[in-house]
Amino acid sequence: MKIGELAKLTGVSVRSLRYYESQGLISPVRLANGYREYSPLAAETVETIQLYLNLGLTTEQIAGFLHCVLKNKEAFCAEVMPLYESKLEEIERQLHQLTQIKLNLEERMASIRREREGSGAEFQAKSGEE
Amino acid sequence: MKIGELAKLTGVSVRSLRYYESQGLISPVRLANGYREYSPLAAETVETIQLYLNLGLTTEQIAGFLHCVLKNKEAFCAEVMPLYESKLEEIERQLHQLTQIKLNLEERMASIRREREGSGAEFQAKSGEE
DNA sequence: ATAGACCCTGACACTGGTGTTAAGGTCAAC
DNA sequence: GTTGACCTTAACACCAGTGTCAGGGTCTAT
Repeated sequence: MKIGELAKLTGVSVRSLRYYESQGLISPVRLANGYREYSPLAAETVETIQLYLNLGLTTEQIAGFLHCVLKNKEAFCAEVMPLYESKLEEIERQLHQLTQIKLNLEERMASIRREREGSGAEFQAKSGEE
Repeated sequence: MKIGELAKLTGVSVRSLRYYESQGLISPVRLANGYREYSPLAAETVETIQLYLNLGLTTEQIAGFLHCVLKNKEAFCAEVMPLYESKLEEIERQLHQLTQIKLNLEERMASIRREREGSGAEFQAKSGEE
C-alpha cells in the first residue's frame, strides 16, 4: 500500500510515517517511480511504534528493540526492561517535581485568599495595581 | 552594579540576565560606555523572577505582574490568581497523564516479569534476539 | 601600551515529534 | 492533454530558557 493509505489506516500522519522512516523505524520498499510501498504488516508496525511513543520512549530508543518485539514477545527482548526501568525513574522524578510545584502553588493561592479575607476589601483585587 | 556582579550575587547566569531584560522583566540603566548598571534592588527582582520561573510560569506571564508584586503583596495583584489557577490545572493534567503512563509501564514490567518466571529460563534474557 | 578581565550584540544549538509549505514529479480518468 | 489527487524531497516553525561562540569594545593595572 502507499503512504496515504497507511496514514488513513493507522490514523498517523504522512509526515510522521516519513519521520519514522528517517529514524530507521520502518523501511518500505520503493517503486520504480520513487513511491514508498508498504507491506500489509506495516500497519501493525506503526501501531507498535505509537504504543511505545505513548509510553514516552523516543524514536531512537524504539529503534533499538523494535525489530525484536515485532518478532517476539517483549519479555524476550533484553533491551526493553532497562528502558522501562529508566523511564519509570524519570517519570517518578517528574511526578515528584510536579507535585512540589503543585504544593507550592496551592500554598501561595491559599495565602492570597487568606490575605484577601483578612483585609476589609471583599475580593476587590484592584487596589494595589500601579 | 554591573551584570557580572549581579550574576554572582544571584547565581543567575549573565546570559539569563540579558534574556530577562529582552523579555521586559528588568531594565538596567546604561552607562556612557554601554554597560548595564543595575540598582541594588535588582538582586531582589531577579530572585523574584526565579521564584516565578520555578513555579513554571513563562517570562511573558511574569512580565504581566512583576511590577505589581515588586511593589505590593501578591494578593493585591489581580493578574496572579488566574495564572495560578490555570497553571494548577495544567499541572493536574500533566500529573494525570504521567500517572497513566506510570501505571502502563508498571503493568508492562510486571507482565514481562511474569512471562520470564513462567518459562524455565531464569532471567536469561537473550533467547529471542535475532 | 599591553595583558587580562569584563562588557557589548548577534546568532546558532538544544529537545523531538509534528504541522506546514514550497517546488516539483506521477498517474488515472476524463 | 489536462485536471486533480497523490507522491517526492527539503526546509522552516514550534516551545522557551539557557549554553556557547564569534567578533569586537572598555577598563585597570602593570
